[in-house]
Amino acid sequence: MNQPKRYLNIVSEMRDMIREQNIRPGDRIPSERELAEKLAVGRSTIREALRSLELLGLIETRRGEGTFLSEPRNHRLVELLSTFVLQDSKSHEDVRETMCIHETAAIQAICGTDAAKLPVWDSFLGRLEAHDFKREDFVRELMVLSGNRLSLKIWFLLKQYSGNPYDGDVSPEEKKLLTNILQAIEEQDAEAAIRGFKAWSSVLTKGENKEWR
Amino acid sequence: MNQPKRYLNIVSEMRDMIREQNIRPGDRIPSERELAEKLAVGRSTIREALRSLELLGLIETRRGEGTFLSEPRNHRLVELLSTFVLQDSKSHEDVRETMCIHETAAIQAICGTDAAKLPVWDSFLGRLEAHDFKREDFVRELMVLSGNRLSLKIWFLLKQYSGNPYDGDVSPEEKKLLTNILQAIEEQDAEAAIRGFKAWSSVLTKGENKEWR
DNA sequence: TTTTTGAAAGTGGTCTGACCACTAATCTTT
DNA sequence: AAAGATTAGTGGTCAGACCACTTTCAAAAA
Repeated sequence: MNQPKRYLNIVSEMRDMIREQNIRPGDRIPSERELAEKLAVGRSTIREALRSLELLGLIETRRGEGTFLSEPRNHRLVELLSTFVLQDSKSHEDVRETMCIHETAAIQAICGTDAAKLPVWDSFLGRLEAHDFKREDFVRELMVLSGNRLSLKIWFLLKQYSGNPYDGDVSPEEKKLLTNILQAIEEQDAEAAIRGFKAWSSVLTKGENKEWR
Repeated sequence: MNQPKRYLNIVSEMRDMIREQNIRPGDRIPSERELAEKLAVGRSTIREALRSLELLGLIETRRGEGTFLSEPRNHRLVELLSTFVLQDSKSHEDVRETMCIHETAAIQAICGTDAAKLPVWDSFLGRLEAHDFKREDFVRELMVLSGNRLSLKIWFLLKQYSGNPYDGDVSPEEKKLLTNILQAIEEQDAEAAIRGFKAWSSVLTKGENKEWR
């Protein structure tokens, strides 16, 4: 009978251990030798599990010191997979399209509520006037305002995975366009807002940003 | 000086090797012992690299046979993302809503193409008539037809976390409703299709499935 | 006493060699 | 020719040994 691989058990056992003992990012994890003894496996098996987690950026190892739980911002999943998976252009297209799905859904959600009347909305408008306002800030703000944190997280991860389509500053011409989108949202005209957003976004990606420079 | 870890070098060397030798998904990779000799490192180092890639789903190992390059559809991007994306923001409502985002986007996508004229569409209609057609089958079929595999994967994952809102068989009354949705899609009337879908889905979740039993 | 030094203990990084469990190809027997 | 047994090759795991490095702390020097 083909047995399940031990190192995979170790991976999940370690996840449980981290949760049960409430180990926080930055904290130290028991040493490889300790883990091997405690879990009754060889050290090399422990290492196979640890190296897997390390490649994902979930843990950090410092020779001579020990192994530590990583800060979530250091998780490397996205970067890693992009180096292996991104060669397939179809996948890349899927990523871009899925991002767009979340973005338009966010706009739809905002239009469906009275979010445009909340104080955060005013602060949004104010920040748009700042001279160093980035394109990414605009979209992220929309995602946050949608109120769906899961959607926001997925979007954020996809963004890194897609090579940052919203890189760069907002030019004065663009600012007018964005203001129109916000106005449409304020009037709860989802259709117009989405139309405007898609126009802006398609110019960014297909036009290689030339129009705005 | 703290030297870079060898197993990381191995990871990238293997990526290069795969590209240069044009190894395709399903093909066999040199054995661990061969790689160890060729790259002049210990077998355990090779294994640390291989186990990392295996956790990502980039390779597959079969004891007694060898190590093989995985099909891209087996990559574990989404699964791994979920293990720590869903941890803190796993509000059930967000999950359900995000699922819905992907579902409506799928319908929208199908309506935008001529998918309803493809042979797969007929097979879809045929399967709907089967007596053991599950609700989940209906939605999954839509997700597949959208053509966005990433979106499909995300949806599939969310489904597991959401307590399977589409559990159960399709009742005869339901079948009429679903047929209407499909007809709207066939006529490329996205708005009507989505309206119909949301009506069906909201009855399922809020009505606790009572109406259909 | 305070500071410096350095030896020891502990940790991750790597290699080697040895089994085991399993598969597939080969050889042997029927 | 077919069925069974052998064997070579593969991944899975373990134990033990070094190495390079960091921290600690006690001994030596100031």
